Amino acid sequence: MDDHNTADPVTGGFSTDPTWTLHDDYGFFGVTDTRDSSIFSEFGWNNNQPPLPEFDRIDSGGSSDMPEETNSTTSVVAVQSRTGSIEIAGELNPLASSSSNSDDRPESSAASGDAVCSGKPPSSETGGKIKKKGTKRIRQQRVAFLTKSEIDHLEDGYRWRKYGQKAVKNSPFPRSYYRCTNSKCTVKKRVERSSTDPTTVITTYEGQHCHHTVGFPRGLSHHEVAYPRLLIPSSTSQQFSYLRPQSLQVGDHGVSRLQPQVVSREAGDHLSNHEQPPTSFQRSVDQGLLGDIVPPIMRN
DNA sequence: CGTATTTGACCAGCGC
DNA sequence: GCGCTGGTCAAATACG
Repeated sequence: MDDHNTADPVTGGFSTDPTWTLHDDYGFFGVTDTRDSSIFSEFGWNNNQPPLPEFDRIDSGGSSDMPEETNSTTSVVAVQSRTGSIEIAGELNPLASSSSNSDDRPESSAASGDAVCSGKPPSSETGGKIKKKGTKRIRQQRVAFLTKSEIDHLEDGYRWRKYGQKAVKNSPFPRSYYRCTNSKCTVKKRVERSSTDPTTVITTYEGQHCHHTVGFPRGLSHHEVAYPRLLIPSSTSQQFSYLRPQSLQVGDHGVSRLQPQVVSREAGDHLSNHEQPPTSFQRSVDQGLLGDIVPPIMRN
């Protein structure tokens, strides 16, 4: 909890406002179209405000340099709390947030992210089919992204294995469950479409990676390892300068595969720093999606 | 043939 | 206690 090292895993270090202090293990980062208030209302928010008084503030920073023809003003909505107990913010589905009480939190550092890769297989959490009765399901920190995209499974630099799919109540779209293919990594993610806005993909990450991305070779900072950049390969995402539409491919299973030029090496194969200076495109990739769209005021 | 996905079944938590 | 729902498992299936 208090051992998040230098970069806050919730914000990925985006919050640089000295008045902000993040020390909880839940967080929410939503990337959405601020003109679409249905995103907020879906989570029980009214007038772009969360219903929870414990939230110190919501920042909705718009990016003004987006081309108008994209017809989408992408903004970052960050919910942060100093209370140390964000509940709903880390839970996209308000109906399911009640279980995220203090009893449900792991007391050990397992939730801090640094001990996520303990070598235990993911099934050990619940014991697989032979689940121990009375053992509570441990939830790790979660970060959610709302992404305008036509493609459900957005490439984020890690490899994921789908292990389940469920129909979601009050939603025509199923929810897919993915697990990191790294055997020592317990990070999971859920992917679903917003029932109110089918063009919005809700991606929820749970846990933190303890390894580098597969597709992104450079040495990543702590928070980048924890929460990889989210690449949006949809047509509406051309607003992001680092995306190269001509390199866009769609995988056999509907999984988007974005292949910027800098992507070619396996995890752990670090590029040397003395290679050619980064182009603006490369710089943007290094910063990741959030780094690209988070207003400068929210980051250094 | 190895790996990834699909899908029905099972389990846990929660509300009534 | 019961039903509902979310989350997970694992056998079957598909794919390269």
